[in-house]
Amino acid sequence: MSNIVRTRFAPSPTGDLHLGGARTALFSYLEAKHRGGEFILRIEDTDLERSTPSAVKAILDGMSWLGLHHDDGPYYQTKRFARYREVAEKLLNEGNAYRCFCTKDELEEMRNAAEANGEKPRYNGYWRDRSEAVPLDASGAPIRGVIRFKNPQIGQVVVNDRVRGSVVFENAELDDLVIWRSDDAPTYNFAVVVDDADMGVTDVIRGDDHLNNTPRQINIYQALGLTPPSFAHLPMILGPDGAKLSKRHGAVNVMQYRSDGFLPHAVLNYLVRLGWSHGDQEIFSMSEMIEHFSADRVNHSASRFDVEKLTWLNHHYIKTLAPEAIVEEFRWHLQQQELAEVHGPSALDLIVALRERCPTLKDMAEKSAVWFKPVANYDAAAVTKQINPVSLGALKTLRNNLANLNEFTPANIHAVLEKTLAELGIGMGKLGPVTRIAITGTTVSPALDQTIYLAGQTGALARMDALLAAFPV
RNA sequence: GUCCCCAUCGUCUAGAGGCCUCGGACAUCUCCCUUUCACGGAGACGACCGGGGUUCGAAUCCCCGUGGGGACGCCA
Repeated sequence: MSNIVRTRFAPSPTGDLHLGGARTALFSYLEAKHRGGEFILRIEDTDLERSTPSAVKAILDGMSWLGLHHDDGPYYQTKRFARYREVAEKLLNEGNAYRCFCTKDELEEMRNAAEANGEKPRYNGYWRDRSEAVPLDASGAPIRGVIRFKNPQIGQVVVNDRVRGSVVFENAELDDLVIWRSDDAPTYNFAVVVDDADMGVTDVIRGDDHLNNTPRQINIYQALGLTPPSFAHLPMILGPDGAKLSKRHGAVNVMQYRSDGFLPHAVLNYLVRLGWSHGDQEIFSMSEMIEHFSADRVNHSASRFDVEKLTWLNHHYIKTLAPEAIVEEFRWHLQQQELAEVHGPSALDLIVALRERCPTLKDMAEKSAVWFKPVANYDAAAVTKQINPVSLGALKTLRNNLANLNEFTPANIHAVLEKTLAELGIGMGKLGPVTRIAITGTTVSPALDQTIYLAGQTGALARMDALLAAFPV
């Protein structure tokens, strides 16, 4: 195996790809890219009961939407059972593992006993050095049993973590974990070691919740005569209330953020600043992230998810990215709103007109709707305040001047607006509101020339005529 | 309960013993800009969890406490 840096993202397809997982994936990806290495995707589906194809798809879709493309994989653990079995047998043959036939009830008793003793609930090693006959079940058949790893009972395991520093665990605190289940499948802590070793993973970057598993895994590496990879355990992302991120906090699936109108750029940028920083810099392009990122600079403490800042970043990207760069994503949102471009302004024109006031693409698509269908009704308060003979007269003049316009562009419309005002000797306050009401039904809309432009020439004239007809002088 | 981790503005963070009467960003508030709504600009508010050490000097190092989180599964 080459000595190139290899990191991996190894989600379990038992649920959605949520923000915490997405950040773990991002950090692994960045670490690999920063060091010119490779990023592997591995689906940890050894739990046949809970893994689902739809969850696999959700992970793949999420990764692809975020642009976190893998260089190798995706590997599926369910396809590697033969290999795990081989390694388990090796452990067994070399005396580093043993069969255990304890029942659930016996295990339960052991845990209770340990707990009553002021210790951590755990297996007491009953079958560790026993050569009794295999117990039989009710029908007289031998019990299937499990295989347990013979964890060292004395000494310490030191995890040299790239973000935590050195963390010491007493082997006496660890019990003999199950590596092979009675349903003939490997367990996580075992499969992960075999995989990371087989796949040449040099740097394991994962959530904090795995720190306690690490000493067990290191012991397995050692029993196998392998050198453990380097580890970096990331602090967790908590909900706004400081509790573990969950469905209660709204979206769990990263694709939900897409539906909510966020750009992958914003999600990535938001995530990279959770637990990591580069001086005072807030805005990072993907290449800047890759250039500056290092797992060594990751924070120690958990952070809370704050949708306000994500929204700010999202708006930043909507405003500053070239409209062409986000138009495809925006078209998706127009479709979600059932707005067909053939029946209204172009997606590009909408972005240009609306980007300043729409922090999300969803918001933008919703606000776009008024240009796709005729004004259904006029805002009552706006009508009372702004519709009068003077404003109606001004609107009529504008309507006629607009009708004579050859090239219907925002700049030309702007000129017509100026001209109309000069012609009538009035201020914008007399013409703006009534025109907005005619085009959109309310007095709140983008810059007037843009508002008119989006309606198109015939559309704009029709809307003005409709208002004029609705309020005859 | 046991083990492990963590602790700077409401939130994300800068800070690697003197450069810190803690800097930036989001949010909030004020003012300016302005044909609406926004954008933008200027400013304000706002934090080193507590207690002991170490040191000439601590947000930074050590200990204790407190608080929060995680792990203790034939889940991953």
